[in-house]
Formats: sequence, C-alpha cells, structure tokens
Amino acid sequence: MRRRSNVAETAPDIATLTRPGAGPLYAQVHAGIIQRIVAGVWKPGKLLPSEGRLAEEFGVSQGTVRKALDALAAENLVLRQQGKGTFVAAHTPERALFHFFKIIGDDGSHQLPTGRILSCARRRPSQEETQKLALAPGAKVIHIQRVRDLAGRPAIVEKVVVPARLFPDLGQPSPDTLPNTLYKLYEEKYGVTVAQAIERLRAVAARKNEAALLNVPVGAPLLEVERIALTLDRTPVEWRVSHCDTRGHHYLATVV
Amino acid sequence: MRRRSNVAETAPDIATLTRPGAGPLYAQVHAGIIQRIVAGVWKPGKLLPSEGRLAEEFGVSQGTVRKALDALAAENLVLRQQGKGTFVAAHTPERALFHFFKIIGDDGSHQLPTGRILSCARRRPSQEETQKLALAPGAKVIHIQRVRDLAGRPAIVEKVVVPARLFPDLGQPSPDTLPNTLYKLYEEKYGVTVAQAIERLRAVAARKNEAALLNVPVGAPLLEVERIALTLDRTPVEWRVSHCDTRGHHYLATVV
DNA sequence: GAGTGGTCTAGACCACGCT
DNA sequence: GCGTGGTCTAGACCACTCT
Repeated sequence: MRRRSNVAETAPDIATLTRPGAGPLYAQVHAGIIQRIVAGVWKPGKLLPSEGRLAEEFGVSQGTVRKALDALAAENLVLRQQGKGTFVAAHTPERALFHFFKIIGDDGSHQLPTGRILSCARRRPSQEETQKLALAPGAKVIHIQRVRDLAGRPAIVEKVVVPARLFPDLGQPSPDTLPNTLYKLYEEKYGVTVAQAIERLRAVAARKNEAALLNVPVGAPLLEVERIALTLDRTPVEWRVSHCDTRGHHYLATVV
Repeated sequence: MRRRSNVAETAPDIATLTRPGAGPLYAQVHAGIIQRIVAGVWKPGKLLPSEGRLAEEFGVSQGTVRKALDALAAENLVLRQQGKGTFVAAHTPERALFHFFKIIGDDGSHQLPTGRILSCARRRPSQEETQKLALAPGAKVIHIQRVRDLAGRPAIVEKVVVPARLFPDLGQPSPDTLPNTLYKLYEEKYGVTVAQAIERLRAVAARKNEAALLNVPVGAPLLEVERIALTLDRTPVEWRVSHCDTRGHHYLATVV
C-alpha cells in the first residue's frame, strides 16, 4: 500500500482486501475496515485490533490508521474508548433511542415506543417497493405492520418492508416474536447492520385505518416519516413508512 | 499555552484570548478561532491566516492547528481550499439552499423559495417568545410574516421573530426591502452569524389564515417546522415557525 | 505494569492556485 | 516559483483500564 518515497521500503503489502492506489491511504484503510466489518471478520460489539496492529496489517503508520478510525467514529460506525480499545458499533437500545429514533416528547423526553404487531406477511413487492429497495426481478418482501405507543397512547402506525432474501424467516414462527427494536434483530440474527437512514417528512391526512388505530378523526394531520435504511455498504435493506400523531411529540433535527 | 515538557521552551504565550489550561490545546485553538470570528477579527468570507501563522500566534504546532481547523470545517464554520487557504464560512445563497433549507421537491430538486412579506412590526414579545429567544425583561422583538412560493405556488407561511436589540432597523424603511435570504442580511448588515439551528417538526391542521394564504382547505395537514437559530456562541437569535404544504415537497433528513 | 487510545510535535513530500 | 492546504510518517508523553 506504500506509494510515496517518503519512507524506507520495509514490509510488502499483506492486507490486500482493498484496491491499492485508490485515493489517500487513510481512505483505503477506512474502506478496508468497513469491508472487514461487512465481511464479518469483525462483528458488531467486538473489539478491533489496536491501532498499532492495524497499522501493521495495512502497512501504514499508526497516524494514518488513527485518521481512518476517527472518521469511522464520527460516522458512528465504531466506538473508541481510551484504555480499552475500539469497538464495532452495535445496535443497543440506546443507539436506537438516541440515533435512530428522532421523535421526542415536547418536554424533551426520550422514550422508545412499545409496539404491537398487526400483521406480518411474505408477498410480492409493489413496483414502488421494488424501486425503493432496489430489488431484483422476482424477489419477495416481508411486510410488517405495527402500532407503537408513546406516553401510553397509540401514536405511530408503521409499515416496514424488507427483502425476504436477507431475512428468510423474519416473523416466524409467530409475528409476536418480533422484538421492539428491529435493527438489533437484523444485526444479531441476520448479520445485517443498519448504518444510516434517509428520512423524508411530510404532513398528511389520516386515512380511515390510521385514524381508527390512532384514535383520531379521519383527516387529522399526521406526520409521515418515510425512511430508507442503508447498510454499511449503502445497500437499502428496509423501507419504512410511519404515520405519527404529533400532539405531545415532535421530530427533532439539527441543522449546521 | 505550552504545558508539556515535550518541547523546548521558546516563545511566550502571545495569544491569550483563550484561558490556558482548559482542556486539550486543539480545543483551545478551536475556541480561540471562534472567539476571534465572533469578535469580528476575522469576518465571514475572509481568509484566515495560514496554518503556520496560526500555529505561531497560538504557540502550538501546525498539526494542532490543523486538528482545530479540520473540526471547524466539519462544523461548516470555515471552508478549506487547497492552494488558496482557509476562509470563514459566509451565508451564500448556496449555503442557504443546501445547509439551511431542508425542503426539497419530491423529485429531489433543490430550490430556494421566493418570498412575499405580509407584515413587519416591532412589538413586545409574548411570554413564549421571551423564553425561546432568552430575552431580557423589557426587550422588544421584530416580527415578520411572509409567504414563500415553491414551484410557482404558495407553499410556506412563515413567522420570523428576532430580538430588536440585535437588528435595530430591520425592515426599515419598508418591509419590501427585506431580502429573500435573511441570514445573509443578518450577517452582512448586523454582524450576526447564524451557525446552527434546531428544528422541531410536527403535523398540524391549517388554520383559517394559513389556509387562505396557501389556498388549501381549513384543516388541511401542514408540516410545522419550528426553528431556533443560534449564533457561533450558541446564543438564540431567531425564532421561526413555518407551515408548509407538503404536496409535492418534503423535508429531507439523514440519520446516522 | 502492560496495553490502549488521546494529545502533541517535527518534518517530509504532494497537489493545487496563483502570479 | 511560491505559498497554501493535504497526506504521511515517526516518536514522545499523557490518561485511562484492567490485571
């Protein structure tokens, strides 16, 4: 991986999962670490090799590894702890609450909603689902519907669609076995890590079934949150559309 | 600012706007640069001294200055350009469009809305305004109402409230002189730089005046975006509540 | 005390923008 | 050709965690 004449030639390249010559070394190390996580070499929650060992593996200096790890930490893909080491980020309930669930109480309180599954079925995707999830022709999807409570009241109606190929027996034997935080399940049972999501927000009028489930009048304003969840390598793995009753709650975003 | 025995003692501390001993050196340099921007030593759009000169000024190594500047660049407070230098971030139309305006067309198109001022008045703040803007007792505010068009159609009704102290003659002599991008005006005319904003989103029903202005029925769902804009030193300087017709548009957020 | 990440320095060379 | 930021290295010491 060495290119510059900056340094005496010592060890040959060992770690060649990454294509050499593709941009700065730290970027190659960054990509290489992600590749190894994707490949399952290092699993969520587990300790990475130390900076020094990674530097040896990649054939770069410790400072270059540090720059790559700092970037990964800024993206919430690894967690660095002085004195302990660097861990691959895992989907804990805390992460679900503070990173992936942006609806909080008007008093600022965070709370993870409890959930009730309405249905869970395997079926053919609609055209829209095929496009949103970049599905291959003939691929099937699993479709989950649930209602989630906030402050003890039904507040969110949610539709979750995932490719059946990645989650073969999701919701089996019974939909009631589905946990509240799906991403932890995706990660632990199916080895699929959700690393990022894109959300599109709109205000819509409650339709009949949403109104009934949320106990609001038909036509009441609901916050629609459409989310596409992406893996470490940016593959879409979940399409989720939530309709939220925002009386007493709101979606919090920060702009810089 | 030197503390470690790591290096030979050379120059005494010159730059003492920052309190010494407050955390890592790079954090002190980071804070020191922000302080100088706030103080008007370096103005938006202007070139900062080079890394080497800053290192001399602060009495640290170039690497430490680099770490501070990289952090500032990540926060969009400075702009780094290889071969040219480091510039203080300024509110260009592009920044307004891509950083501070998160509503885009359903086809992904960005466009800055045009605006029409409905009213601009100086008055006493409500209790809510006093709290949101952290106003001193007796302070006055300036209140602006406007309608903004997207795709040639009125789509956003907006209320903007700012402390009158900071913007003494805002909207004078005529409200029609107010530009479309207020933050550029705040920055250039009043020396107030908006660096960050916190937005809270809800779905609400259109009230009579909003419905009339947006040409929708009373009760139609609107996306309410409540924003508090903060300066470089985190002082709230603007409270803005927008009501958006999200047919054809949506609010885009990224979750990591 | 050993091992880890966190901070800081010093110096090299590269890539870019300008004149 | 010069000055700028961008990359990379090497090595020092500090702070923290665990045994």
